[in-house]
Order: sequence, then C-alpha cells, then structure tokens
Amino acid sequence: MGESNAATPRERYRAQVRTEIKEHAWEQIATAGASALSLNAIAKRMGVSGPALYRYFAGRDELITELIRDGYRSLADTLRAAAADGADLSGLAHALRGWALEDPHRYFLLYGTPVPGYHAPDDTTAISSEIMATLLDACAGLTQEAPAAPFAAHLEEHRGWAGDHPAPPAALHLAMSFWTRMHGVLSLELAGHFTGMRIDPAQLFAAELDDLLRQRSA
Amino acid sequence: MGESNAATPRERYRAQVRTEIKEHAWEQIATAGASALSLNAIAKRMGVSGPALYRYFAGRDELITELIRDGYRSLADTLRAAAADGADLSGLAHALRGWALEDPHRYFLLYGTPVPGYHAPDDTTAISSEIMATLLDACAGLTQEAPAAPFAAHLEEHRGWAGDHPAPPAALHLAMSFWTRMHGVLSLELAGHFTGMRIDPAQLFAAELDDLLRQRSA
DNA sequence: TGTACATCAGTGAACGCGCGTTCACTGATGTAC
DNA sequence: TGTACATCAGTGAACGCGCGTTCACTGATGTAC
Repeated sequence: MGESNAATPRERYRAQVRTEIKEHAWEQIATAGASALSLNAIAKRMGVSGPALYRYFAGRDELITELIRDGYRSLADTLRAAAADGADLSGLAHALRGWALEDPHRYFLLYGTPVPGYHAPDDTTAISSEIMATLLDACAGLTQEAPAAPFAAHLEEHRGWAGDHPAPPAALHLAMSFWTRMHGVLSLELAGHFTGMRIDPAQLFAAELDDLLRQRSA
Repeated sequence: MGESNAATPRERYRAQVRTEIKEHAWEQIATAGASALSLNAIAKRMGVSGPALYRYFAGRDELITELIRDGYRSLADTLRAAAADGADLSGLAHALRGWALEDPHRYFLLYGTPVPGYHAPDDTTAISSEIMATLLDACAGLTQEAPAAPFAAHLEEHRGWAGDHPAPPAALHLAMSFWTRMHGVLSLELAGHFTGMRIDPAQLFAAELDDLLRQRSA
C-alpha cells in the first residue's frame, strides 16, 4: 500500500482518458477507415478542443501505433485464452474468425492494406511471434508430411517468427499454412467479396478448415 | 471510312488525356495509397490546373471506379492470355502472382481493405465472373473429392459468380479454394508480413500451390 | 487546518496546408457555308 | 480559300472545409510546509 507502484489519481485519470480516446478512434476507423483517422475529429466527438489530445498522444502516428499494438494484443490474448480452454486448431480457427468478425476494421488495420506512410513498431512483431507460437502449440499434436527438403531447411533456419518454438518443420509449415489459408478466406469475407457472389462465408470457411485438417488429425 | 465509328481528333485527344490522368493516378496510389488519391495533386503533376480534370472525370469517385474497372480488366486479360497459352492451374497461379507483384497497390485496390465510403460498380462483378470462369476451366481437368453435401448444394445453387459455368461442385469448390488460398499468401506477402519474419514468400507460395494440387493432378 | 507553490489538463488563436468542387471566362480548335 | 460560328479544353478566383501541429495562456488539482 502506497508503494511507488500505486497509481496516483492523476495517473489513473490519464490512463482513463487515453482509453477513451482510443475507443473513439476505433469508432472513427469503423466509420471512415483507418486512413481517415483524425485527432481533431476525435476531439470534437469527445467535446474537447483539438490540441487537448496532444497531452495524451504525441501525434496521429503514435495513436495509430497504439491501436495496432492493442489490436495484436487483443488477438494474442483471445487465441491464448481459447488454447487455455483446450481449443485445438479447429477451435483456434473459430476463435480467430469470431475475433475478426467482432471488428472487421481492427482486422484490416493489422492484416489489410498497409497504411501508406506508416511503419509498424518493433514490439508488435514480438506479439506476432506470440500468436504464431500459440498456433504452433496446437499444431504440435497433429501429424503432417514434412515439406520438401529446401523449404523445410528454410523454415528451420528462420523460426524467429514463432519465438524460436522448437517444433519440427512439418509443424512450422502447418502453422504457416493455417495462417495464410484462414486469412485468405477471412479477409475476402470481411471485404465483402462473397456477398456479391451470394456465397455463404461460414460454409466456405468451414470447408477450408476441413480440408486443412484432413488426414492431419492426431 | 469516315463512319460514325471513326474517332475524331478531339475524341482521340480526350481518350489520350484520360489515359494520362489514370497513369498519374496509379503513380500516386503507389506512393501514398488509394485513400490519398487527389485530383488536385494529379493535376499539379500534369502541369495543369485543378478544375481542368473535371472535363474528363465527373469527380474523384468516377476516377476510382475507372481504376478499379481497369484493374479487374487487366487481371482478367492476363489470366485469359495465360490460359490461351496452355497454362494449367499452376500456370495461372504464377500468372496471378506475377500480376500482383507487378503493381501491389493495384492488387490491394481490388482485393485489399475496402475503400471507406466507396461502393464498386455492378459491371466489375461481371469481370470478376470472367476471372472465376477462367479458373474453372483450368479446374475442370482436375479430379477432386466433392465437398460435403450441404456445401455442394450451396455451390450448385449459386454459380452466378462463375458466369453460370457448368462445372461440377468439386470444381466449383476447387476454384474457390484456389482463389482464397492464393489470395491468402499473396496479400500477406504484398503487405510485407513475411519480410519481418524472414520467410521467403516465393517458397511459401510454391509450397501452398503444391499442397493445393497434391492428389488432384489430371 | 491553512496558506504558498508547483504541476498539469484544457483553451483559443494562429500557422500553413491541401482537399473537392462551382463558376464565369478566354482562347484555341474544329465545322459550315 | 475565306469568313462566321460553334464547340470545348483549360484558367483563375472563389467557396467552405478539415487537417496536424505550435504556442502562450487560464484555471483547476494536487503537494509541502
């Protein structure tokens, strides 16, 4: 009690306002897209003057960075929680889809068209590795043919993206394939490409997942 | 000669300027992204006054529409040409990847994060169907297990996206899977997600394609 | 408990910028007789 | 071939807007004695 770690009222207030700003930012992104994110507009919606927000974020870029970080964090936590609940790869797939549908613009902010002048901070790749490691844990129990020799070697050499997870090349490949395939269906679904086609995205997603898991059950 | 179909000098001039405007538009998209597309900026680069462009396009939206249409057209032509040269599914995959790498921003304009306030015109779905039909032709020669009954029925009912191509459900599913899987790897590659991971996109793409075609050769 | 001081959240004015779009116009190009 | 006219590409000024960001400031909140 009363240690240096206790948040002062001012600190708590700052944290709360930062959160509120970010919430409005997500709303705005959901309405007009990430490239239209504007500090002034957020301030207006909060009933506050424009420059006030500069007390909380150094500028627009820092805000976007924070949003991206939060996005990765949220996905990592969601998948980890699912895994802790005993979800297998199929369960993780549905957790991923649920998370994406919950806020499509958040998904696109992380995995969609890159924001023009913007470059992601280093520590998001750490969270990314965490996500891949969770996938790899779920892949470990499954059998899968090893990829062709050169590609297997390539995967073994570069396992940094999975936090140096000690999985065999077959699992590394499966995790990678899982990610790209789920992303393929999901991103086209979220972009609305299936609505025009009158194809049910849920069925397509399920079929894709089925095919991925075929002959790979533990 | 001299029929109503012959282009007058003025018509030829108009067409040429329209083309030039679109070229500058693509350059600008490649630099700052689609959401930063600005008629004024294009005009400035062309050494012409802002309002001058309104002789050629009703506004920003019409220009974007035209760019999207041209993009779909270009992809459809590329794939069709490859198919006419005897390319199989694998050949089409590489044609697709080549086309995407040629101009990543063009790819994202069609298949990336949707442009905020914008809605695509109807006739692009016609070109989309043309693309899918080309894929389906290449799928026809391959064998593939039919998908589960309900999904097979769903695919049979809604084959409008393939221009009512008379292919069996197995082929419809394969084409759909081909599209989503290639898009999955490609869009992550173009967004730069593999560079941070130090994974070679070409090898990953090849492995994904290999897996797709496994046990489905004619 | 009360006073003096430091911290800091938020304001309002200002800077310079670029945007989409309209409008009345000038001047060159093409057409009709 | 030459003149009268119509078409239409491009100009420049203007409208209203919103953006990111800086700056000197006011006034409330918290701290030290």
